Amino acid sequence: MNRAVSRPRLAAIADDGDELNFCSTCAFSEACLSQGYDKAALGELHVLVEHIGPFHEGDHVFREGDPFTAIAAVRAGTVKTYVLDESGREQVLGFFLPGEVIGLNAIHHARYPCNALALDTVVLCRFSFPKMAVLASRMPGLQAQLFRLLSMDIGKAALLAGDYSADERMAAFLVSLSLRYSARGFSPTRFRLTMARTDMANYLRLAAETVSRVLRRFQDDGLLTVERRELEIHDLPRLQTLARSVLRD
Amino acid sequence: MNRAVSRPRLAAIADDGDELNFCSTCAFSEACLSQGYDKAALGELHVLVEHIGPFHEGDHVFREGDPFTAIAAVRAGTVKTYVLDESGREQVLGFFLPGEVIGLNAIHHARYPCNALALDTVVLCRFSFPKMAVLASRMPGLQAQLFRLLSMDIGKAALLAGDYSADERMAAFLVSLSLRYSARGFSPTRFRLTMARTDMANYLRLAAETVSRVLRRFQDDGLLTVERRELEIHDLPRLQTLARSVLRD
DNA sequence: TGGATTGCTTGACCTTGATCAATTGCCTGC
DNA sequence: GCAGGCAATTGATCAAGGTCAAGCAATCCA
Repeated sequence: MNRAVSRPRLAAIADDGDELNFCSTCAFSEACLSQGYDKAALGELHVLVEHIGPFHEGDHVFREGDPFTAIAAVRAGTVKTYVLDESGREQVLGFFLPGEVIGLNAIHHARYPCNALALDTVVLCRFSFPKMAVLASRMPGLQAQLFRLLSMDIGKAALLAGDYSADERMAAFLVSLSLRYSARGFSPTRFRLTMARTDMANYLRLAAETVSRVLRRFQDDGLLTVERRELEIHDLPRLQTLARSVLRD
Repeated sequence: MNRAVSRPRLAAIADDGDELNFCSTCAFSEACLSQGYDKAALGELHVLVEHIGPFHEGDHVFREGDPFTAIAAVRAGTVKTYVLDESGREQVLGFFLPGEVIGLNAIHHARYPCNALALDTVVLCRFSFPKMAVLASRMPGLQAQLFRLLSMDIGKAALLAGDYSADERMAAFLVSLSLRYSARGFSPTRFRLTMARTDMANYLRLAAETVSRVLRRFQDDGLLTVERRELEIHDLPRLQTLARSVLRD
């Protein structure tokens, strides 16, 4: 599964052996390119990029309280962010798929406010944030992209804050995954759920049992087929209808 | 109530008749000052500030879909942001008190993703965002402050996303108001609830009836006294204990 | 001044999803 | 192959909070 059905937009540049060896999935490279290809600036941006990993399933990318120095874009794999409440129960804050950026919420306190865990084999692009900020001063496109990225995340968090039903939450989660995979060139209807049921439950603020029941009902209704972690969506439009009030666009 | 018990940090500068006539409650002025007082830059920042209002109770500051041009800091009053779901029910996204900044979540789409309504008499400082971005390129302190502000808001939204009990939500809300008023020099234990019960309920994802019941129970337990919209907190520590798992710091 | 409106409170009942408990199925290592 | 362990499923029960309905209190305005 998760086979690319069409090329990610920038893959060609990296694959052609571009000497900058630019990370094809990074939002930042898109930002720069969309502003006109400034070779000097791209070169500088390249200097502050570090490809790190692979992390293996269960490895921590960072932990709550670690000093913040860099943001990172996921190149491959899935990263789960979470915090533990005082009684030790896990609260999942988000799942980050290839092309998505982790660590933006750490800028404020200069420390990571949550833990980040690799759910499978993960490769990252690490960007020194201080250096990036300096560079952003000279590259309006980069600065604007950073502002946009941050702004985008403000709304994202509010997504699952509403008081939605278990069905709506579940549908919204699946549609969101579908959209995100699709945007990166993967199949929108057939992908692997890289997280455990309990992770989905913690993220959606449901009990694991409820997740199980909702998925079963969706399957019985012909919306999808789910077998262990392999998911196939049969009726995306109906799923989107269910998710509409949560996703709002 | 809401009497200032100590001077906001920067009030002196404005009140002393500083020729810049700088908005004393704006986070940005703090940013600049904390970086060393660069008079030229402050002058430029001043140019792009516009004091607007007063808005009266029920006036809209902006509406969902309006083109985004500026962010704004609240100088006086309370602003409520909200969206309407397809069935016309209101979802309250946040309340903004003096010193807080509205519009940061509009950067991404270049349109306001929500409505903003004055709950009482509101005065704002408006900052042209494009001009501000240009200025930020030359003022590292301003750029950093913008990044911090945006980053801060990412976490804030996640606050009420957890699956907390009605008591925890209510306590967290009141403690948050207390902290925010206190940070601006108002009493932390005695203030006016500027929003209706239904607004609090919509914000906390509770029914208005539940808000009413919880407040009554808190009062019966000696935590606070609430009479119409006047609130007095009697046992802030115990309220903070209740709120601990929600606020986490 | 009095009636209407709006916002808030209180009580009775019901629904959703959590909890508890038992079972199944998959995967790993011996 | 079999034992052990973990994740997922399923069923039975329970409780938190929502919904509905009624009453009350303050404000508005003729």
